[in-house]
Parts: sequence; structure tokens; C-alpha cells
Amino acid sequence: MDDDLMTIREMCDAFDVTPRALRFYESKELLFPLREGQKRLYTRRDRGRLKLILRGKRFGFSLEEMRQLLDLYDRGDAQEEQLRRTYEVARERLAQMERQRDELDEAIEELRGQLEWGAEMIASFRRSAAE
Amino acid sequence: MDDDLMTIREMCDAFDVTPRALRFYESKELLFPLREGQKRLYTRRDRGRLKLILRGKRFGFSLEEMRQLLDLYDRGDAQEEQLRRTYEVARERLAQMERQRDELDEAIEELRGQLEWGAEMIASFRRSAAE
DNA sequence: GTTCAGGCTTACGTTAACGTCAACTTCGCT
DNA sequence: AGCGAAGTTGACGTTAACGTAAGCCTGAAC
Repeated sequence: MDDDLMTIREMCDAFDVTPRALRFYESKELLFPLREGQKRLYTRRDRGRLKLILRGKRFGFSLEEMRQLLDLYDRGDAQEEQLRRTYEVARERLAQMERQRDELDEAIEELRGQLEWGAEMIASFRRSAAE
Repeated sequence: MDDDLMTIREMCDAFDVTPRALRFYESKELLFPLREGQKRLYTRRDRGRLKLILRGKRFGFSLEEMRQLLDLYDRGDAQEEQLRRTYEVARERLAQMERQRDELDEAIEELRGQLEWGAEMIASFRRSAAE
């Protein structure tokens, strides 16, 4: 009943992740649940971190990147220099994503162009393959 | 001098790929260079196929998908049914790419939103991590 | 005649983020 | 006692597209 501590299953249900994932994150030092005997007990802190981890994933951050970011806050020395670095990481990631999207847009346009010619695209493929 | 046949190195230079990649494609049955003793000799047909393979990669087709497509043309039975299937594969891929781009756009917007608050984003991270 | 570039084959390594066993232990319940 | 549910720790498997290294061959150049 201690709402402060959650079992692995409660965590899985709450965040829609698998037990394996949580243990994996722990092995990668992204989470540090307490132990009651063998069992893991996740604290509010773990939940906060997991939330950030999942958000980071949506942004395309790797687990390793998230670990580094989380470590910065943990060390409590997230002063100017550290904050700026974090900010930079995020900006770089954003730039990456924008480049990626632009490339995707190009590819889509190119492919769409082919498709507009319908079966003609296929004929093009055939010519290229034959020649 | 036989412009019809190219060595592996000429191919690499012409298409900007590594020898390893060409041998890999061959092992996956995407290319079928001739042999002069040990050495591979790439024909015009191989060049056509490679061009398509690389184009396919830009479109996000997997090598396996390209192999299947190329096989269709090879079998020479690329009649209506086959053509329609090819067309469908391409359309599905296009839809996939569009979905992917939309997700990317969402993520970008979300991240941009965070960044617009500048260092405030970082504070948000800190609050979340702490709480 | 030897060295050297370039090619060849075989096979293991890489990266990310888990999935999927196998083999226990523990706990509450009957 | 016994049983099933739930949790735990290894440890190997997965996917894609090559990279990398080891060891061998071969023709051309000096």
C-alpha cells in the first residue's frame, strides 16, 4: 500500500513496459530500485527517471544518452556548464531529427514521383534492370 | 578496356560502395558477377541492378525486399499480377515512410516546444528527475 | 625472383534494445 | 505439504548490413 514503492509489475502496468526492459535499464544503470530481499521496489525517483527515459526515447535519444543526461542531474553539479551541455545535446538531436525528416521528405517525393506514373515506374525498373 | 565488364574496384569507385558491400550483395543473391578465374567481373546487368539496389536503399527498401523485386523481373513473368504486387509494395513503403515522417514531425514539434523554453527545459528535466 | 598490390574466402565482430529460455527461490494459500 | 504465481539471475538469440582480420593466391612490376 505504500504508494511510494512499486513492484516491478505495477511499474510495467503503469508505464507499459516489460519486466525485462526495467531490468535491462537497471543493468545499464538508468534505474536503481531498492531491494526487499530479492524483489525490486521502485521509488518515486525511479518513476521520474523512467518517465524521462521514455520521453527521451520518443525524442530519439539512445539509452546511453539518457543515462548521461540523468547522471548530470544526479551529480548535483548541473551548473551552467553542465546545463549548457545538456541544452546542446538536445539541440543537436533536434537538428539531427530535422535533417532526417528532410531526407525522408526527399525520398518520399522521389518515390511519389515514380508512383504517379503508376505502372510506368515498374517499366522503368524493368528497363534499368535489363539494361 | 572492355567497358562492358568492370572490376570490383571500378564498381566501388563508380558507385561509392566498398568491395565488402558488393560481395555481401552477391552472397545475398542480389548480384551475379562473372568470374575470370577468381576475380569478379561485373556486367552491365549488374550495374543496372546495383543502381536499383542503391535507389531502393534511399527509399528505405531492405535488401531482401529489393532482392524479391529484382527476382520478379528476372523471372520474366512480370505480368499483371506481378506488376501489381510490385506496385503495392512500393505504395506500402510510401505509406510507411509518410507515417514515419509524421511521427518524426510530432517528436520534433514536441522537442522544439521544450527547447523554446531554453534552459527552462532543463529545469523541467531536473524537476522530473528530482520528483 | 621476389615483392607488392589487389582479390579471394571464411568467419567472427559490431550496435541497440530488449526477447526468450532455463533453472531457481520465495510467498501466500489451500 | 504442496502448488501455482511472481520474481530473480544468467546467458544466449534476434535483426541488418556490412566491418575487420587472418590467411592464401596471383599476376604484374622491378
